[in-house]
Amino acid sequence: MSNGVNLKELSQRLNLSQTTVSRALNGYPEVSEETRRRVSEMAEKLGYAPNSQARRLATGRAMAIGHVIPRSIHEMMNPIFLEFIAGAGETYSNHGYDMIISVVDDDHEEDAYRQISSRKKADGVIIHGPANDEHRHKLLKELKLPFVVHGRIPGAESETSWIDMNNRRAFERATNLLLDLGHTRIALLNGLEHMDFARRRRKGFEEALAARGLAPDPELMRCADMTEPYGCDSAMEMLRRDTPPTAFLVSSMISAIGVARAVGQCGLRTGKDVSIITHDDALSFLPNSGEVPIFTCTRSSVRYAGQKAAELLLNMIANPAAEPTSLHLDAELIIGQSTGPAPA
Amino acid sequence: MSNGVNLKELSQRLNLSQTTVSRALNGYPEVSEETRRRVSEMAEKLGYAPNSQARRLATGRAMAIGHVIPRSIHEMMNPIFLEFIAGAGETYSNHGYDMIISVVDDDHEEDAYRQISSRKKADGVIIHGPANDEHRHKLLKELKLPFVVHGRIPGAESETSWIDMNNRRAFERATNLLLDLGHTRIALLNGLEHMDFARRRRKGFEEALAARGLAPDPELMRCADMTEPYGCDSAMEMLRRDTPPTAFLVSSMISAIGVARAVGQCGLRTGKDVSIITHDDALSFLPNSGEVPIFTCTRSSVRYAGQKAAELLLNMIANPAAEPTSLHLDAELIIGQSTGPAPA
DNA sequence: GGCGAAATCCAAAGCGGTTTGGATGACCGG
DNA sequence: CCGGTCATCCAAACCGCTTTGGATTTCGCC
Repeated sequence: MSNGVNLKELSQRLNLSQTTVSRALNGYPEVSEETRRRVSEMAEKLGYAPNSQARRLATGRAMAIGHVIPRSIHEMMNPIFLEFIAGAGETYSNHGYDMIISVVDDDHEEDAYRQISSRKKADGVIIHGPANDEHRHKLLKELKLPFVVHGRIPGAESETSWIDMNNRRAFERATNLLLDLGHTRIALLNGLEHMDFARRRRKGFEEALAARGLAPDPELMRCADMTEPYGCDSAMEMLRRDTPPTAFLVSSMISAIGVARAVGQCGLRTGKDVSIITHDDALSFLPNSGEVPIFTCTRSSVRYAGQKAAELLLNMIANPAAEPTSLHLDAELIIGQSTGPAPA
Repeated sequence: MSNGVNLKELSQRLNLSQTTVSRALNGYPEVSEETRRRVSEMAEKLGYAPNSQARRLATGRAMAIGHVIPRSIHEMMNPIFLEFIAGAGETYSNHGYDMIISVVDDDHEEDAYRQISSRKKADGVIIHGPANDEHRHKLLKELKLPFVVHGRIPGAESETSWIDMNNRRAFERATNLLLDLGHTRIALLNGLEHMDFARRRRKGFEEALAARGLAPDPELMRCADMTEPYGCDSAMEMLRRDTPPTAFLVSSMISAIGVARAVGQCGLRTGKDVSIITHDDALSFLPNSGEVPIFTCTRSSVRYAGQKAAELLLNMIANPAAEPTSLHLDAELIIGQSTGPAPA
C-alpha cells in the first residue's frame, strides 16, 4: 500500500537475500514455491515495485520505444499519427514497455535519434512517414538501433522491417470503381507527394486510368497537407471549370469532408452529381460507419497498423538475429453514399 | 562520433577522475576552464553521452513526465489530446525531459498512476479531461506525485495547479453574439457533459439566455462525443422540426463541420439561413483561418495550453514547496462566414 | 551410511552515473 | 618561512536492481 520500499528493505523484512527476493518476483525457478508465495505476499503488503531506472541500468534494456516526431511531419500527419500511437501504445503496455515521444525541431531530428542511441533512452524506434528520399534508416542502422517503418522506404524494402498498407492497389481499385461507374474526369486530391505513401497512391490512380487508355489530367491532380480547406478549396476551384470533374479521389477523410462542403456550396449533390471516394484511416473521431457509410472509401485501420508495428519491433528486439519482416495490409473497398453513376 | 563510450573510459582517456569529468560536463564551478575545455572536446570526439538510466538512478529524478490516457478518454479527446501533447512535448524537450505516454484500459488507470509513482517512472503527470466527479487528483496527492490539470476539477480549484480556458465565458459571449443577431432558437451541441469543460460551456450558454429572459429548449440541447456524424445527425434531426433552430452553438470544429453538412443537405445556407458558432481548438489539421474564417468561433489554442501546462508542471517539480498556481486563458471570439442575422 | 545430484539460498560484483568528504598543491599575507 | 585559503582534483560511497559463482542443505539411491 504505502509506497517507498525498496528491494533491500523488503528482503530484510523477509529474512531473505535480495537475490532470492528478486528471483522470486521475477519467476526464476531456483526458489521454492513456498518462498515465492511469502515474498509475493510481503511485496504486495508493502507495495513494493522495482525502481525502473535501477532495473534498466542493471539489465541494460531501456524497456522503452521511442517515437520522434519533427514538428512539420507532426503537423502534417496529425490525427493519423495519434491513432497509430494509440495502437502501438496498447501493445507496449501489454509487454511492459514504455512509449516515449520526442517532439523536435525539424533540424534536430537526427540529434534526437543519436541521443536515444547514445544515452540508451529506448531499445528501438519507429519511423513515421517515410519520404521518397528517406535517410533515417541509414542512420539507425549505423547506430544499431532496431526500428520498424510505418510505411515503406523506397529501395530499402527488403532490408528493413516495415508495415504498410497497399496504397497503390487501394487507389487502383478505387479508381476502377469510379471508371466502372462511368466517370472519366476524375480528380485526385493526394497527400504530399514527397511522401512515399502519396506517390504510391498516385501510381495506383494513374495505372488504373492507363489500363483503360485514359491519361490523367494534370489540372485535376493536386497534392498538399490533408486539411479540410485543402479539400474544399481545390474542389471548389475544379468544379468551376468549364469541364469539371465528376468524381474525386481523396487521400483523407478530412479533405473529403472539405470536398463535400464544396460540392454542397456549388449546389451539387454528393453521390449524385459528384462522386467522392476517400481513403479512410478509421480514425476514432471520424467514424464513417453506419448501415451505409457516408463516404465510399478504401479503409485500413491505422490503429491496427500501430499495434502490429509495435509487435514487429518488440519481436526484433527480443530476437535481434532475425531477418527483417514486413506486413502488407490490404485496404477494404467499402461502398458508401458518396458514389454513384457518372451523370449523363 | 562512434558511440559506446562511458564515463570511465572517457576519464581514463583524459587521465582525470570520473568525478572531475562529470563535474566538467555538468557545469560545476570546481573545475578549471582549461580542464573543462579539454573534457568537452574529448567527449565530443568520442561521442560520449551519459547513460540516462544511470543518471536517473543516481540523481533520483526520472526526468520524465507521464501522460496516462485511458482508451475511452482517448477516443473521446482524440485530436485535441494530440495537439496538447505536441505543445507539452516542445516544452519537455527544451528542458531535457522525456514524455512518456501510457495507453491503458479504463479500469487500469489507477494502476498506471501507482506504477508511475512506485517504480519512479516519472517526476510528474498531467491530468487530462477532468470529469465532474473527478478523483484522480486525490490519488496523486496521496502518492505525492506532482501534477497539473488540463481543465479544472470542480471543488478543487484552489488546491490544485491547472490550466484552463474560460469555457463558461466563451460560450456566454458566443451565445450573446447570436442573440444580438436576433436568433432566439439556438441549439447547443455540447461535448459529453460529465466532463467539466462541457458543463461549464452549457452554463455559459444558459446564463446568456437567462440574462435575456429566455429559457433553453431541452429539445435543442445535446451532448455526446464530438464526432462529425454527431453534428450532422443532430442538426439534421433538429432542422426537420416544425420550429427548427436558426443557429447552432457547437463544441468542436469537427462536429461543426457535420452541422454544416446537414445544413447543406437540407438545402439551406450556412451563415444565411442557419448560423453556426463553434469552439475552435486551433488544431493544426483543421485550420479555420484565412481572411474570413469559415466558421465564426471561440478560439483558444490547445497546443499553447499544452506548452503552458508543461511549464507549470516543470516549475512545480523544480520548486516543490511552491503554492499551486493556475492559468486561466480567455478564448477569442472571431467572426467568420458562418454567422449572420436571424432570418425573418 | 555415504555420495552425487538437485534444490535453495546468498554474498558480492557489476550496471554507469552523481556526490560526499577529503587530499594536494599553489598562492598569499604576515 | 609558515599557516591558512583557494582552486583543483580524486577515491570511494551510493543509487536500487540483476546476476554470477558459489555455499549449504536435502534427498534419492546404491
